Amino acid sequence: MRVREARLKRRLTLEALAEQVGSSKSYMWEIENKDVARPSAEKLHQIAAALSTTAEYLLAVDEVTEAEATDLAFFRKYQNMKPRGKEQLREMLKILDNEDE
Amino acid sequence: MRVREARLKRRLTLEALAEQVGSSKSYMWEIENKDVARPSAEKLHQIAAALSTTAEYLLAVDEVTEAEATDLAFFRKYQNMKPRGKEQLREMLKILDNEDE
DNA sequence: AATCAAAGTTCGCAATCACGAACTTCTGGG
DNA sequence: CCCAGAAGTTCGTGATTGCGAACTTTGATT
Repeated sequence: MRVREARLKRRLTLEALAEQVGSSKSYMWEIENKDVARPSAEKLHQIAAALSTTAEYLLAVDEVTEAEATDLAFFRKYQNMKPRGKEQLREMLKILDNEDE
Repeated sequence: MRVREARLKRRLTLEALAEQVGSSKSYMWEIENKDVARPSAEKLHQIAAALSTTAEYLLAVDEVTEAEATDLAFFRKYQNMKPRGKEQLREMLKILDNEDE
């Protein structure tokens, strides 16, 4: 479980993570340190969202790279935005995309 | 939880699914029918694999909109951007996402 | 080096998971 | 119709989750 690594990279404390997830810091600690921890899909999904990654990446099931997980997390957030927000982002992409080379 | 729908589409019985997952058919039934069921991330991942889908999809409670094609097209463009452009877009999303509510 | 707060850790326990085995309902063939 | 097997459902249970609250460690400031 790659939770600790991902949390520290974001400079979050156990308590801050727990709060974002709506969980307890003691359980966050257990997930990071006890290898018997087997969190529910729901909980792991929330943790992944709080850390801007995916449950797949945190489980380290296959060779999901961190960059790929970040991209997927971004897309998931995008999908949950309101239509106007989405449109603004798409406009933003057009601009940024034409900038380079 | 969209397990039942996905299982029937694959013409699998509870028992066949359970065997592929390495679980019990009674628990598979509970996941499909009891709304209190909160399977572990590991288990849901195995179920998703057996049904050739993702844990994300099985968990999804939200409905699929017709804007999906647009969203996917946007994501493909995003994926083809350079790391710096991607990062700028992700920052943009954070700002836009926090605007509402 | 003493202090105090913030971060991390341990522990007890109610609630829930996940299973096996028994039970019920659905099928199709004769 | 009746039977047999397959599929689905219920139930009792040991094991595990996930929490609150107490406890320990870290580390910054004086």
